[in-house]
Amino acid sequence: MGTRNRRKTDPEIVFARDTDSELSSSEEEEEEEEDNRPLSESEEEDEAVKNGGKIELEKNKAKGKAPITVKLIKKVCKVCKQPGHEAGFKGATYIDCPMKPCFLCKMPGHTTMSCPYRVAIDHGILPTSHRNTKNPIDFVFKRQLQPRIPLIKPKYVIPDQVHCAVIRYHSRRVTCLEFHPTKNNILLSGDKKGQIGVWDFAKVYEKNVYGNIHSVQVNNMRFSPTNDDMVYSASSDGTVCYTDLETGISSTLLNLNPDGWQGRSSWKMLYGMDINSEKGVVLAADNFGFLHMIDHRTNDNMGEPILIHKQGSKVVGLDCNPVQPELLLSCGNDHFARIWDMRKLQPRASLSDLAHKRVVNSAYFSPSSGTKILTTCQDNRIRIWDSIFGNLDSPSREIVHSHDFNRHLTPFKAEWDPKDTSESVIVVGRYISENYNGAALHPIDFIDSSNGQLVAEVMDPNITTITPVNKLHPRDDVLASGSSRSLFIWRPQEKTEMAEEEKKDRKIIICSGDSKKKGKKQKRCSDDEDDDDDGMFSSKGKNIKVNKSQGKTTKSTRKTKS
DNA sequence: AGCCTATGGTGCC
DNA sequence: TGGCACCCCTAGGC
Repeated sequence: MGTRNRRKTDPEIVFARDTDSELSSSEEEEEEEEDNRPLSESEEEDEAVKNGGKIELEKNKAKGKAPITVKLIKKVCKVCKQPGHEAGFKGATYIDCPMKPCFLCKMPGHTTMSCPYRVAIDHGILPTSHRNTKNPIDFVFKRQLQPRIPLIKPKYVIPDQVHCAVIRYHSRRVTCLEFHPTKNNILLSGDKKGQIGVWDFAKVYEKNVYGNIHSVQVNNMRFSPTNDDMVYSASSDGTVCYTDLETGISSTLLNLNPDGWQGRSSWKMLYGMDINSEKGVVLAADNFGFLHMIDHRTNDNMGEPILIHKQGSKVVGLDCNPVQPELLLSCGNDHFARIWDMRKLQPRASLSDLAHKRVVNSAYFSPSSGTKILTTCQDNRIRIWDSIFGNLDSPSREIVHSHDFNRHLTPFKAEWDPKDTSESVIVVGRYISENYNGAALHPIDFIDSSNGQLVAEVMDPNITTITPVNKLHPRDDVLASGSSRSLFIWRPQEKTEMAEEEKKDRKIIICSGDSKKKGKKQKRCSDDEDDDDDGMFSSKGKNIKVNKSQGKTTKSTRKTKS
């Protein structure tokens, strides 16, 4: 049976919006109608205003209003304020200001549209030459250079279809995600408000949000290596907490602000965190450049903090090497990622300093061998060092990729796939939008880090927000995403189509739980089709994935008028 | 529909 | 070194 036919019989994924948002289903219908009817009067006027501005006067006259200003609206670029051109969205396509450097590669002289690093051209359709062009010679060549690459590359399946989701799971944007080390269907999520969510995405409606652990954003979470139910979390409130997920009971292991708020300049925040289970140490780094250590067995603070980055700069990432327990990788706002020997942790004693052009959002050792390094930098480049034993002066590769810093977004972090033994596939959200059949969507990119090729771009017409937080499951073909306040679980489409049971699961309707709203407590929507559908929208052409099929876009999606 | 805002990093002085 | 203006694709609330 072909995909097309199967689609019809597929159960629909239905998302439930916050019931407080008064977008009724009737509004949806109106939206649909709009596509087919001719431009309304007001739309025509809008168009006219855009195209010249003369109509402004008539419009006001016609409505009997006194014209307030009678002047031509001069077209001015909203970015550079210069006349002669315009920047911004034209439908679902963003037109760059030609006066600014390229938004993607940051080089002057061209715009994003004509950027040589732009993989997706011609409205998002990838040139075939850029996709899956693995030939045997390529492999032979690589194997000579990199003996660690397995002989046969495992067939890679992309989790490209939304399997389930909780819209507005958190009350603020998601900042970090973590899969449970043993329970396959448990996803941990932290948010900007300091809340930690525990979600069983197999029983979709089973979620728990702990709001009393941290007072501001959670930056990192790690499960205890010795007790699956216990979680360490580092937060901008300057604490590391140790929480029992069953009971929600939490204890503070480290508090960098024991005297409370003394002003912005002295308030300490904890960002990077990791656990060295070999050494029994919880490592956490603050926004002043210091590393703090907690004895994992006694949960006691271990001595004085150590300056590991430029004094006064934020250390956003820590990563312990999976193979060599002595190795620690850190990165931060001083534009460096640094490799450390755990036995010799002292200021300026790093084994290596990996220079970047801007702030380094994340730095990770490769998950199996621990010999590669992957970093995400705010200069819109993903960098890969193929071997920590080789020359580390410059990265082995730089991949230009749109993941700009924006103060309103959780910083993007490219992550390894822990299941990929060849240590090549990475996942990272994309900032820049693409016009996918009239909808401006921000895909999640799967990139082959060994050659920079885009393996897949994954998106769903219902996800109109940027998805900076992504985590691949350590054992299953599952991707978890945090986009704004919502969580998504993706699975491979081929797999979902095979299993009848899974199909049934997929039907589950997911509801939001906006903790701020009273009287609209999280409701569990049943699998029944005839359930109260107030404020819901269904996702008809749900999966666009690589070869962009049609997709009905939702109301909020930026659309092109045709 | 459109205005407002939270508030990080940078570069310039 | 510190203060400050500036910043291109936000998201959600009012």
